[in-house]
Amino acid sequence: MPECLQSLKQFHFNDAEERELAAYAKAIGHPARVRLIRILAGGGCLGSDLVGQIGLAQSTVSEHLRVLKEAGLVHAEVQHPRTCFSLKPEALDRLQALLVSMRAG
Amino acid sequence: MPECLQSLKQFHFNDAEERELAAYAKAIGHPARVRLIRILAGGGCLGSDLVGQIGLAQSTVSEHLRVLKEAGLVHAEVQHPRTCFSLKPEALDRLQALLVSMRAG
DNA sequence: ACTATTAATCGTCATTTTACGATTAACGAT
DNA sequence: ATCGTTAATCGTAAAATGACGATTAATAGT
Repeated sequence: MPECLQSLKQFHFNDAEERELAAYAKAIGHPARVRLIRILAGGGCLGSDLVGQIGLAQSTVSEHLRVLKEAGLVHAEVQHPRTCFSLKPEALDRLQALLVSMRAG
Repeated sequence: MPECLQSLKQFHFNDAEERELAAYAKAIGHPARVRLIRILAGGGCLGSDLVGQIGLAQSTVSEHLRVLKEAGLVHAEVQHPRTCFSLKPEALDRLQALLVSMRAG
């Protein structure tokens, strides 16, 4: 029994929170999506100028935005024929809080 | 031109940092790995008791640990026949800093 | 030398992700 | 009614991921 093996206290696992954190992290886990978030964090919302800034096909950017939306990190407001995307700061707040609580436990 | 479309200032993209953040996030982007981190955050290191706590096959847990190691989030110290895993807090610090700077830009 | 223990690796399979071009849908403007 | 514009969706292909059982490697103990 190596001394590094601690007494293994009972962890109060919170499945829901763990999955929540994992989902956020997974959504951010792609360079293109990090860049999208960074652009959106730079202020309000914008249309498909995102496509130009990312350097991927329009359909691909749309898919990345879909992932971010689905994760609740980004909000889309249709304003024909454009769509205005914006960051949801409360989601990032939540993510950061989850990260902190993961460390503290 | 919708009023939500801002003046699109120049972003100083930092490819390296964006990829760094994405890599950390991707590594955390799975519930099993979140749980592993949470366990490891609870103190020092431990052997394959992790397997019991996760509820997945030993090989699968080993693979998740490999991902975490590769991302630099976890350190493994071989101590035959066991291996002691431990969290690398500086990596989490870095991740949190990257998250903050992503929002601020 | 043999045995037991433990983590890593291998081979495999199913699923998911990423990416693209092409197409479609939705609507404002003409 | 038609034309442009823009985002979403479809179809598809390649790659990555997640999971498992089986095997291997490494070494302490007997």
